[in-house]
Amino acid sequence: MELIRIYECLCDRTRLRILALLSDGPLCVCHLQEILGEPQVKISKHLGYLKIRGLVEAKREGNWMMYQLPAKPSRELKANLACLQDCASEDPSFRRDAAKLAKLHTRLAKSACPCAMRTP
Amino acid sequence: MELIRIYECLCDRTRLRILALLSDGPLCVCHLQEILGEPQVKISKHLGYLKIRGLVEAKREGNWMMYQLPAKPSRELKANLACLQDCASEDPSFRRDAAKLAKLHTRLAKSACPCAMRTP
DNA sequence: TATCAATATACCGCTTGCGGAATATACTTG
DNA sequence: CAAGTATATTCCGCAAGCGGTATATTGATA
Repeated sequence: MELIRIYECLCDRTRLRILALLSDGPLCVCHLQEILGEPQVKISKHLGYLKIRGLVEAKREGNWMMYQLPAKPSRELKANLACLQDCASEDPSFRRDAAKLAKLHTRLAKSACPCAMRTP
Repeated sequence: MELIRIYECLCDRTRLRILALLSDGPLCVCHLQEILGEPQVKISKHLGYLKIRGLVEAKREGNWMMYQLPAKPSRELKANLACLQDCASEDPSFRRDAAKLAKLHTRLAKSACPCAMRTP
């Protein structure tokens, strides 16, 4: 039952925040770190957890690792991510993260990090 | 963040099965036990877990404890239960449980258990 | 090649969750 | 009140998750 795997990923606050941010587009670890205000090791470990369970995909771009939601999510995953987005859009703490992300993007044009080159 | 509490409840197989069954109407412990084929203590403990976190409500009826989904679920809970139902309807193992429940109901007319008196 | 930046991994201690066995509780019925 | 039925709780051992510190890896660059 793949559903369980999905819910296991969703029952940690940091992972929820990561997934909510990624639904807006790919991000590198250091920007997740900056937005979430959490130590690098914590972010990295949660990303590893998500990756093993297929909730995110990673590809290296030079020094940076870019993380994104799966290109071809299963039906269950798609449904649950949509549900999460729906819930997150009403929640102040998720909205704060989203606002930080938006600010980051306006500032990112000058950066060398591939996050800057995304198409929002 | 109440969302976490919800997902904590959803990341166990037995609890998922219970919730999926309850979305079809209230049930007593012994019938959950019968349908799921799990020992009483296991069912009861998971129901306790769900109850503490507000995913189910319980009321006693004579010897039986009737469990049901919350009468007034939060927005988040409603969304996630709907999502679960959607996923469960496609999953063979959940459908087996649902089939057992249906059979149980046709048989239940003679029983004294209040499950028999539900309005499906 | 030495160094640096970005990220991942190993290890540790702590907490939580899970299943099972045994026991307790609550209600019903004789 | 005694016995039975349905359910809950306690205790135990084990596995998994989490956060932090320290360290390793990988690729870029001087």
